[in-house]
Amino acid sequence: VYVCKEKAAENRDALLRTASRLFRAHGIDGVGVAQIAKEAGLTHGAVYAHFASKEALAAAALSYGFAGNMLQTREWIGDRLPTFEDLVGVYTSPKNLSRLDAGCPMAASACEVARKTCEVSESFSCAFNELAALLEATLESSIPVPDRRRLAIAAAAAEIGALAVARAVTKANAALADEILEATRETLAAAHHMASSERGEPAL
Amino acid sequence: VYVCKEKAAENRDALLRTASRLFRAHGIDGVGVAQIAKEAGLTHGAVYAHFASKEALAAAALSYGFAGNMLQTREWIGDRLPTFEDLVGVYTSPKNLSRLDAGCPMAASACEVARKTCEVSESFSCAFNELAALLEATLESSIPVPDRRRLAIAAAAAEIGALAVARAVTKANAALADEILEATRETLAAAHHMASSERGEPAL
DNA sequence: TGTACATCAGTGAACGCGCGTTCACTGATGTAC
DNA sequence: TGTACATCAGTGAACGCGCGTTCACTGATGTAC
Repeated sequence: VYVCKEKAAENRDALLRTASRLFRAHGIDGVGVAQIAKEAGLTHGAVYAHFASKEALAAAALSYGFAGNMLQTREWIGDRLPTFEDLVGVYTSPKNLSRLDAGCPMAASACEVARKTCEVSESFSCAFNELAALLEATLESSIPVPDRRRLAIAAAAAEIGALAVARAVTKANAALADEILEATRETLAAAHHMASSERGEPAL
Repeated sequence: VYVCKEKAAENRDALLRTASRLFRAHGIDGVGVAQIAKEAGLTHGAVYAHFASKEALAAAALSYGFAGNMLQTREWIGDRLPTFEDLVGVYTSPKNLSRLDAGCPMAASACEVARKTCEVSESFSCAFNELAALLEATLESSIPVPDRRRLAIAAAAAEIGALAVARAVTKANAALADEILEATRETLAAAHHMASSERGEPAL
């Protein structure tokens, strides 16, 4: 109806923000287009003015949510690079266990994305590559580059899995959920330590 | 209608088998009670003669599917214990990437289970404990018991995450999917090797 | 052995509801003359 | 500066459809007498 370009961009942003939150909280299949539009202050028709389909919205919302979390992380760490262990620690923090709607969109939607179109998969793999690259940048410089990439990729998949699995068990067994997160933190730290002392610097 | 106890048990089994397959293939939210009943050769009403709700069916189907895979694994390995690396290798094999309806129910449904009732979470955490125990039994005996449990739990979460994430990226980037599975395999093997040489036996 | 009856797995109609998507229409925006 | 018109974000009714669950009913099973 009556809307200038600036307002339209605001509305698009509100749709993405709301969709990202609701998809994480209830799953992509667990929330309808109409509900997203309503909570963003619009009607369902408006969604189709900005996105071709619900799947296209899901793909865009996944990127949007991940980018938001990345920005937040960069603010959090300031201008110096955090350690690998810090990053893993933040990702697997107990806070992320309960805040379903705020954590990493990959941990919230990995299983669903496997059943969606290539467009959604594309968004997911871009986010995964970014997460792996961030982790890789924090690894000890003494580790050979191919080993670094391998460890970064395994660490990214491991922390996503740990968070998803911990959330899956937490209602029935909260202690197990904490154990999973802690075991992942310590195992990744040990793998990092081993990789950095194995070659390059001689072992102590 | 006309059904003896034996037939009723068969029908219940057919419902669980079908539900387990369809839930893995399309997600719990992605398939309806009527479709499950139909593919099992029954009507939707029959589901409610055996299960209190769709969630109860989901919880039972998760246990059923996991138990089936465990039996299959035990047959596969025969009477001798496989190595830790063998188990991880089978779980992260490329075959599991594409066969969505046959792999581990945990890798297929972890994200969804986080949003379901405690009943479903209970099924999931029992399966997770079994998987972790199986892995733990294959770890080098030189590793102290607490470290063994920690590594087994981290490995279980890591392989579930690796499979789920690999499936999520494979439509857009098949090479990345393979890379994730391989990196996880090698990183877990390295963590196992490190844990077994760190203490107990002296390092070479 | 024969009869009467409680049990209960399974049927299928019905419930209200929300789903994703389409489409004719609205009306302020912003460009062209 | 004033007028005419194309653009397009957003509305809301409508589409057909499938959802999970309930319930009155069926009829073979299997027990009690």
